[in-house]
Amino acid sequence: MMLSEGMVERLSVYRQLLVCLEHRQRTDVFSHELASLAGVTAAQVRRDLMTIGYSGNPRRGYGVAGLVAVIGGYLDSPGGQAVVLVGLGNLGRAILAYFNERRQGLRIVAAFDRDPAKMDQIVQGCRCYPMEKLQEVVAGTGAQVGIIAVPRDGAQQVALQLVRAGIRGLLNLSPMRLVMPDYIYVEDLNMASSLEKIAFFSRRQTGEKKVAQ
Amino acid sequence: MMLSEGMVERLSVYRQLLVCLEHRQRTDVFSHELASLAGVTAAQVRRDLMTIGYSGNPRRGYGVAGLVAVIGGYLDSPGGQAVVLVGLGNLGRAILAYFNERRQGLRIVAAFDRDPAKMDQIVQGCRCYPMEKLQEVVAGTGAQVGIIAVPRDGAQQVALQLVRAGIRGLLNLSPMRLVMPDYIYVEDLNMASSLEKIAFFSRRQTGEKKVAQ
DNA sequence: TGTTGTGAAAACCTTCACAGCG
DNA sequence: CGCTGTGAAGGTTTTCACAACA
Repeated sequence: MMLSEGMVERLSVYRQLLVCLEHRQRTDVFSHELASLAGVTAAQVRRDLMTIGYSGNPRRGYGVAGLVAVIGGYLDSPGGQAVVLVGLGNLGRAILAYFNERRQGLRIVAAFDRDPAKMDQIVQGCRCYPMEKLQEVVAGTGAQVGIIAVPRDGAQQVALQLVRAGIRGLLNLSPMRLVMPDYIYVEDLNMASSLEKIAFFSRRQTGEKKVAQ
Repeated sequence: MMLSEGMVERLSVYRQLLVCLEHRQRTDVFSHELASLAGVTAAQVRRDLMTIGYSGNPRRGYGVAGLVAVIGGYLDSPGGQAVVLVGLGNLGRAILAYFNERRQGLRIVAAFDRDPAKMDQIVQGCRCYPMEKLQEVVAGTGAQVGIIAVPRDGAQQVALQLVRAGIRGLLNLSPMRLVMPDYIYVEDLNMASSLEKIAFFSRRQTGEKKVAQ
């Protein structure tokens, strides 16, 4: 089955929330609870769970553990997925810290930077390689996903190197839009756009509900 | 007129691209050029520009400078908008650097951190205040937008303080979903969700076109 | 009673396709 | 001729509303 972008995003958010609930010993949850935590409507939650074929029970709601497992079945790659990071400035280090002890499914297995002073350092448990080793290391790890955390002028160049090394998906944190062949899946996190959007909608006094991400 | 979220995002991207073109002395641009730079279809660009009432000319396309101005008329607040940042770790510093010399419209006018060692430092041209001064400084600057760059456990707490100080829109960079009254516009940049999305769609060999942000 | 599951409707967004123009 | 501007069509996503059920 093919899930839409929006659905994948919501499933990911549901799972984060469910894991939280699990830690608090919750075993079941109602659609309206999950909905208000996730910032969507209860009907949306029910529809999403219906789409992935997870059933609840009118008395107790949905089973938390089972739902986490079913979402995992959709989102996670069976053997886990390796991710590489390019750029170890403030942003790159922030991302490493973020994913430091994250879910086993996605692991940042290598970082690259052109600053020779950083070579072979271990930052947040992750080894830093020079750009020249990119091809070789990416191939060795079998990573399919890359994170671009370099300044605007290097971004396009770095993206091309990653694609040549076999990467299929990119998280682009630079303010530059990448021009890529269309078999590459690119997600831009453009902070300038995000802030402009917030500025715009917070000016209008909209009673606005917001979805994750 | 009310613009949709998607449109605001695209307008913001168009503007970034147009400013780039302006620097390269381009005076006019065709819908299909802007489209391929922005990663959308030409029809979409024409529809968007129609919506904001900007007309082109079948011979030369759309005037770059005029379009930048019209988009600005929609996106920018007349007097500019002040933004405050909470959290001066790696992520916070990366954001400051990012917006260091950004467009005059959005300015980060103050940063807050609970680490006493950072008090009164000037980071990237921006003064750092203690959390206790938040209320007072936000009121003084009239900021309406806040950026949350603190670790997960502090996020909800910080968001509430910002709301109490009068903030109306939030950029949440923590992995925590915020529970907010619904007159507050929240945008979550959840890296975990983004990465999971990329991992998912890059696995399926979709010939996928991607829109900004 | 309060919840799930779900057809059907509504809302929204994107693309098509072509007339009209420079 | 190749582009813009746009009504109409098409597609997708969200919400409604209610039967079925524990």
